[in-house]
Amino acid sequence: MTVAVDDDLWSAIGDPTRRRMLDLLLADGGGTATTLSDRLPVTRQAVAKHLGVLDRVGLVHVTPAGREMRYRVDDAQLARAAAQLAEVGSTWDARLRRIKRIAEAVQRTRER
Amino acid sequence: MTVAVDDDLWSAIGDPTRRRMLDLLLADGGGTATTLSDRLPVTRQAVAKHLGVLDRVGLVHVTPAGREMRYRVDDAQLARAAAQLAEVGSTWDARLRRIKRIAEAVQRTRER
DNA sequence: GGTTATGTGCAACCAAACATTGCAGAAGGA
DNA sequence: TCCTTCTGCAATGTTTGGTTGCACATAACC
Repeated sequence: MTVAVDDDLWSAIGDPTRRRMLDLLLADGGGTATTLSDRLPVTRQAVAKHLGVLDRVGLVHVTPAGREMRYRVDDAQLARAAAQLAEVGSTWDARLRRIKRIAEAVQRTRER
Repeated sequence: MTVAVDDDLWSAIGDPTRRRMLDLLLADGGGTATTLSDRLPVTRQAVAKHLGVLDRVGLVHVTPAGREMRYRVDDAQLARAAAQLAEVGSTWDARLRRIKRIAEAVQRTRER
């Protein structure tokens, strides 16, 4: 009974820098490798590689606009990612609660 | 308004293998590097290193039992991790909903 | 039009992290 | 005791996140 997660999608959002990039793209409604790198502690080239990763898993889309490449978040795919996070989190919570419940039951049995 | 997450904790649960290890430890109520590697597509040594990572961030604890090292999940710390996952997920959801609401408002304005 | 500035992409190189193989030591079971 | 099994350490390979350096294209300015 393992949680079904898309490993590619998960590892894409697993990187801290990429998570912050998604935050920035959401906040500003889009951006380029250059504008993002201005607000991040990494170089433009590193950002460009991350954008490539995000693009491959469909979390962002590119639109050439003159000499710049404009990136924007794919709403549906990010929603999928958010759902996976919530699912894993709640699965763990459920298991922890079940374990706790069993432990308490054992405790009550011992007390008798 | 960035989401506050513990990067060490996040990167610990960010690795797919470590996530599956936590799942297995939860399901079986504990285990050793050897028992885990039997049910994972990696070697015992790789599992041992991952257990070291999980131990350093407090997600698991070790108990020497004879010649074997028994690991079990730390309930409180895993609950913290689950909460962080849920928080990031719900933050993204909220932002997506807000953007969608604004887009719809613009749409209504245009229609008039 | 020509020059300068800005945005992009490619290649080489570095460092850290994930994973492997190989070996040696310690603890149970026959 | 002998053999199995579980563990830990060291050397090595491979992937990934990050950097620097350079070349090229497009836009802006004179």
